[in-house]
Amino acid sequence: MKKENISDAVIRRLPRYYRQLNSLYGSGVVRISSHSLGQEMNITASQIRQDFSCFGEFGQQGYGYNVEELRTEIGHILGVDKHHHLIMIGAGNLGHALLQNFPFSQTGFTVDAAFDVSPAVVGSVINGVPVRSMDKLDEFIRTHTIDVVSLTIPQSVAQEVADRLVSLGIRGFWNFTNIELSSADPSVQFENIHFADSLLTLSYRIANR
Amino acid sequence: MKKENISDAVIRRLPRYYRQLNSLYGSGVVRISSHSLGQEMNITASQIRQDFSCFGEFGQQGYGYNVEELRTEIGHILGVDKHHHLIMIGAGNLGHALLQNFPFSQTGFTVDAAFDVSPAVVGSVINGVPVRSMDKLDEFIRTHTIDVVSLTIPQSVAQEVADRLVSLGIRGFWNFTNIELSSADPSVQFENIHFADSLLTLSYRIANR
DNA sequence: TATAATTTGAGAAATATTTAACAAAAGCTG
DNA sequence: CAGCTTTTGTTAAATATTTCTCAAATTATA
Repeated sequence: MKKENISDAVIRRLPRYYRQLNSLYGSGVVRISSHSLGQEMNITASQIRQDFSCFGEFGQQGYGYNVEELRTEIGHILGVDKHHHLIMIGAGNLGHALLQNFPFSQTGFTVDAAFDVSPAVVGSVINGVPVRSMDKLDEFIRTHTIDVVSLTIPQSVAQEVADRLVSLGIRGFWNFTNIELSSADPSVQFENIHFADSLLTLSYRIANR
Repeated sequence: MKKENISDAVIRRLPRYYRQLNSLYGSGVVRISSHSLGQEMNITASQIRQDFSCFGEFGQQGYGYNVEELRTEIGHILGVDKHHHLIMIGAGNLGHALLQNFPFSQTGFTVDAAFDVSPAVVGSVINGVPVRSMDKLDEFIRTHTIDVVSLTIPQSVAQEVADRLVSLGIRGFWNFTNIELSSADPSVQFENIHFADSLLTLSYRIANR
């Protein structure tokens, strides 16, 4: 039964399903049952069926799921086919690493530009993406449709830069700074990658396993 | 009441408490109640008290929590005072970025070495950390006590390298490759940073907010 | 084609997590 | 210092999430 409100737990599992289905599709697997998918992913078949049923009926009794079709459906749910546009704020080490290694296009994103304050990088082109001065940010956003901004900048300026971007109309933030950003506008979405939090949970687990 | 089994949900919140308490401590705040901490962090006071009570009784009725003491306690729970040793496998863009920017020491970690296959980086020193050849990995691990290995290497070799490390006795993995690693040994801990999964959940949310 | 085996989607049951409520202890006020 | 306020830790209630169960649909088999 298609649901109205999807829980965060379900949404966080979708990308993993998508990865697994891509892999199966790449291996030429045509159909799969929730049972065998569950075995491969080490989760219960029940959970898989429950998760998928939030979005529709993608399977067939006695057959299972068509891998290509399911992959397309989940990709569609995640918006991989939406052709989102992203700009990167901060072209330091981490921004550089993302531009060089991250498969933006496979994830449905185009990186239109990077911005930085350092004259050392402004004017350079990293993996096809031009690095511009932060002075040109406002004008760029006004003249382009940008869905998401990635923040790979120092913590100290993160909230201030985020506020500036929100006021320019940005509603999606991919935040790599280790602080909680916030906005009065509830339509603004923050997705955080907190490296330190992640390492600390590992630190806890190796001490308490 | 001190608990035996702590849920993952609780553990994942601990680093954020730790961050907030560090910030409060840095600002000279001496005491705080679960209510005001909750307001600052946008979570309920009930949840905070419930979370802390898994590990002991750190507060005082009518007073609240002493910031410095609570910070120390949570740091201790997370193992920040354990002086963990880490080696980095893969000294490419991302590994480089981590070595340059990530506050390992504040998190209780020392990076003893980085390893890479590329002769272009082997022999160099990044932010005080020497980059060695992967050929020297086995010997290094046998002669040093290593708690955690970070994996910033191509997906294609990740599981194979992880297997090799597990057989050498490594039990903690900070995994930056976008695949699920696994080990037959349940004492091996994998902590994943899946960039693509993270961006895809953001992609979903900006389309469905 | 008849029968057995497979498999989904949905509702029910079981777990887990979060929030509310409150007695007990401590601080604050005049 | 007496009474009022604050605040914790814990138990109970409310929500949320996961797992179980099974009828119904489909496929596979003989």
